Amino acid sequence: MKYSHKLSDGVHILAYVDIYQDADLSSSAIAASIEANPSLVRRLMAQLVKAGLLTSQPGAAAPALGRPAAEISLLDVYQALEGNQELLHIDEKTNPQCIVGGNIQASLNAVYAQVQQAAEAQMAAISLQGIISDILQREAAKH
Amino acid sequence: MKYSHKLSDGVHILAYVDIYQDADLSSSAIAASIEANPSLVRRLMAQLVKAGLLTSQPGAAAPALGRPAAEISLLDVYQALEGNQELLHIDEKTNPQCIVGGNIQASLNAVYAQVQQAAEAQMAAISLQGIISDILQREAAKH
DNA sequence: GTAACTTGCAACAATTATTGTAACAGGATT
DNA sequence: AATCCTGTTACAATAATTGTTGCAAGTTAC
Repeated sequence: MKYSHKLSDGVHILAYVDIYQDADLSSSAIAASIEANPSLVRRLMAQLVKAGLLTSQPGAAAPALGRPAAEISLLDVYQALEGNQELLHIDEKTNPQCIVGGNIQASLNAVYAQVQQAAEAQMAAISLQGIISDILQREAAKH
Repeated sequence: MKYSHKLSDGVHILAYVDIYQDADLSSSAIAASIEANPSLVRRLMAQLVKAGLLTSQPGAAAPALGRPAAEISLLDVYQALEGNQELLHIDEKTNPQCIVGGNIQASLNAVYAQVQQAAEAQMAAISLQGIISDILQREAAKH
């Protein structure tokens, strides 16, 4: 398959909205920064709005963060965009008549849940504000 | 894309080799348990052999664990099969002339590395032996 | 109030990483 | 010698992604 960039692009959108809040915030302006197309941006924005991380107005290019960047975690963005998507994937087609095939799905489910939880705990510890600060710092260091 | 089952199938193979060590261990017998094809099994086994987690002999159906199951972690299997594959993916095509597009890749790289590390630490804490024991326990509970 | 822009949404094509299939050289076993 | 196996390769099929296009409906400015 193609690897998903949704999380990266979602963070990109939120950071863009915050940093360029007084400039053009149309989906095509944001798309130009992501080097993607406006439709993809609008698709992602719709999910972010649904999750309360972003507000928007139909017809007007006026998106804004749904709450302060310090109160948005990477986990929030992840769950908004890939919420039903686990990091590791069970093989759901194994032979139930075999000791291994008949039980490994349950075993791995438990194990993968632990890994997922560890990853999500780390994501929860990272805030959008932290990422934005890092971006601005890197930009400042260029000059 | 299609989601990768390599890790699940790799664990499946190793558990199968350990549990059925006195039975038929040909790639087609294992493939029947995974409900996959022998070629895929051989491909994965080749990578496991390369990583030292499995031994095998060309021409003879006699694979065996490369070291005791207690000394093989989920992380070992993960690195053997998806070692160059991160869990989260940067969007590598962003506009370098934008403050966000020009810096977010580096920022997210650092952040994703933290998440990866948290997940891998959890994987390191899970042993193949633990998974095998769990499989056998679930099987015993059926009767 | 109309023209020019926007969002929100949906359908379909293109892309890309995966797994499936088939073939074959060479080793092992009987 | 016959049969089965592994290891490897090439190519097809599958599946999830992003790209593209189109359009109804909201917004803004003149």
